[in-house]
Amino acid sequence: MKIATWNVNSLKVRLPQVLEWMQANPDVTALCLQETKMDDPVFPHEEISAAGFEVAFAGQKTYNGVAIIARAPIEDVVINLPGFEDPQKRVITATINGVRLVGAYIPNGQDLESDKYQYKLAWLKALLAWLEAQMALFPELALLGDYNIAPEDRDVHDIKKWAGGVLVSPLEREAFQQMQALGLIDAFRLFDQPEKSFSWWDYRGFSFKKNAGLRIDHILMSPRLAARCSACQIDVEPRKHERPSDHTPVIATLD
DNA sequence: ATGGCAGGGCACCCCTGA
Repeated sequence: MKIATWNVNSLKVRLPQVLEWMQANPDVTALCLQETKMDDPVFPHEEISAAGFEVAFAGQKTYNGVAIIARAPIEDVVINLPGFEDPQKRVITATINGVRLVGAYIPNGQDLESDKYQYKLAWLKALLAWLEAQMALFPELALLGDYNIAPEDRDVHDIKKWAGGVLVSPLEREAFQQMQALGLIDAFRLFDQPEKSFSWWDYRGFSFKKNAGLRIDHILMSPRLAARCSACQIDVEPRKHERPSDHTPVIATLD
């Protein structure tokens, strides 16, 4: 089975591409989506069901919104981070084929002086507590999503351009390292990867063409799940599509 | 140094993203 994550930047616009991608990737058992930007009453669950998939979702108008599309039953769904009051819909946790999946859209933070950055740090702290609790219950767990963190300088096309801003700040990278300290493993770095591998490219300035991107979408795995992981790759194909999301999927293969 | 592009809201200009 494969598990994947994709920030679609509006499911309303990207639904046809998502369904097409699922058909083109029949081994993908579960796909975590971020930035659906759709409130629950207008979520296209009927179209997704009609295409033959299970779906779970938690959305809001205009911003954020997460979902899981799957080829197997989606069980024990939890929305958001229990104990962390948050009107923003950014997390959906569920069990699929016995694997606990945490799909997350970690806040962007805007800039280091912003209240949104403080929110990001508080949010990361709450996520860490949730991960620790879930890992104790589920030995096979993955955190998939748009982390809005480039964990290392090699995950940034031009570190000089991004230094001093969000996505690369020391406190955010520290939060990423704290996840690793819980035992979570970056599936992408388990394997040899091409240099300059990115999952996001700005719409502006021909960034994709120039491969001026960031690796901010990740799949972290518990040790037991990482032991089952035989591949992890970024699928750049959807980024070449007409009207693409600015993010592209990341896929992990589990034996 | 700044804005570039895209999506959504609710109305044409503003907010947010990364």
